[in-house]
Amino acid sequence: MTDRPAEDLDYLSFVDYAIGKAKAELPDTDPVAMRLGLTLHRLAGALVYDWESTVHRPRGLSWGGFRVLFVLWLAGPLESRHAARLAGMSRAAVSALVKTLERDGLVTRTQVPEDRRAVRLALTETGHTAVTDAYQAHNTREQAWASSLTPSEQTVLIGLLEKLTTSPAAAAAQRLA
Amino acid sequence: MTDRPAEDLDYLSFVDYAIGKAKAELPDTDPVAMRLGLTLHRLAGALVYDWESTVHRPRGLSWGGFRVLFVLWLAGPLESRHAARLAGMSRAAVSALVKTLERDGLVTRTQVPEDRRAVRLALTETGHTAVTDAYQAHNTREQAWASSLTPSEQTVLIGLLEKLTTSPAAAAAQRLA
DNA sequence: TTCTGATCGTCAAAGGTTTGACTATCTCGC
DNA sequence: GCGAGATAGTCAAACCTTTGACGATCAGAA
Repeated sequence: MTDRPAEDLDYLSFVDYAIGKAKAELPDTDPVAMRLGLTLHRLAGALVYDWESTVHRPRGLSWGGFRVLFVLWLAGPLESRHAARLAGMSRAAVSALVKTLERDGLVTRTQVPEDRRAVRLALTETGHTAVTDAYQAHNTREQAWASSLTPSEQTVLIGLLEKLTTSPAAAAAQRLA
Repeated sequence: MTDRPAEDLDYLSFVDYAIGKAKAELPDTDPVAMRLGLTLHRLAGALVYDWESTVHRPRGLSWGGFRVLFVLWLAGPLESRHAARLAGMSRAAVSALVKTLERDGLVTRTQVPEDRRAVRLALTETGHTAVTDAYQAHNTREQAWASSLTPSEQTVLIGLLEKLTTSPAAAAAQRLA
């Protein structure tokens, strides 16, 4: 074998090449787990890149900013810490993002009477319009991706992803706990 | 219905709640595509967070730094632009990360004789040791996640992810093209 | 009541990533 | 040859995110 096709690899064919090479270097490597990790990570990266570049940036929203608007839209007015938990980011990140969102008139911050440490975040009318418009386009992109699978394939895929999400490994990875 | 359980949601139950709410607000929403997008994104985030916090940060590597070492390990010495393409990041990101990796003695940069614009990146002995050690632990975590699924479930999941990865939607999202 | 420990939001610091600009270099058609 | 356009790597700017620290506030036990 020629042993030097490495230069011509693209991101796709790299997965196959990498698995073979890793197995040779580290015989204990689990190739199936490796393929699962690589493929899942690569696909998610492509999804976020697609969403952000085609939907959110053109509307003046960062990916993080959209996520905050999204949880406020669907889970009603929320205290900052709850928004952070639902959006999967740190409290500090929410604090920073809301500064911009408030300046742009998309979100309001009001004190919570029962707890003077807490701040209640809510969408403004403008914010509501912005997030519904953005999510409509976002969901259109999600449909474009999902349409590559048959309905039953979609069901199976969701089931397997949710099984991983609720697995012991996921529980051990207490994200931003 | 009480209509106000939103405060008590966690990142998991939020998906169900969000889909119901979105369908009510935007009837055109495709709930299956929405669930697929949310679940996939959430799972990938948990995976990366797990890898980075348990494997790479403790070894003094950033997630980006590991990805560069990883492609250099498996695809041999590479010119910078090839490393960027395989690692799924911009040339500028590779340039910045290599600055640190070179300082730490993990990577060398040498001029390419045939093209004086290009730089060839290669692992040092120390870098090789570092990446094999890190990937061994990384793959152990991948196995922990994958072990929640049966072998046939793993095969099905990989097949569906690869089908999405090679779909027309993926081709349209020319990541960092 | 008061004190101790926990929690809330924010800030500063550090680091990572992208885009766009820039210089140096290469390639290809004339 | 040579000149126009493409390409490689780097830099600066902007932005996002995390961690750790902080002051303010709350909750519960003594």
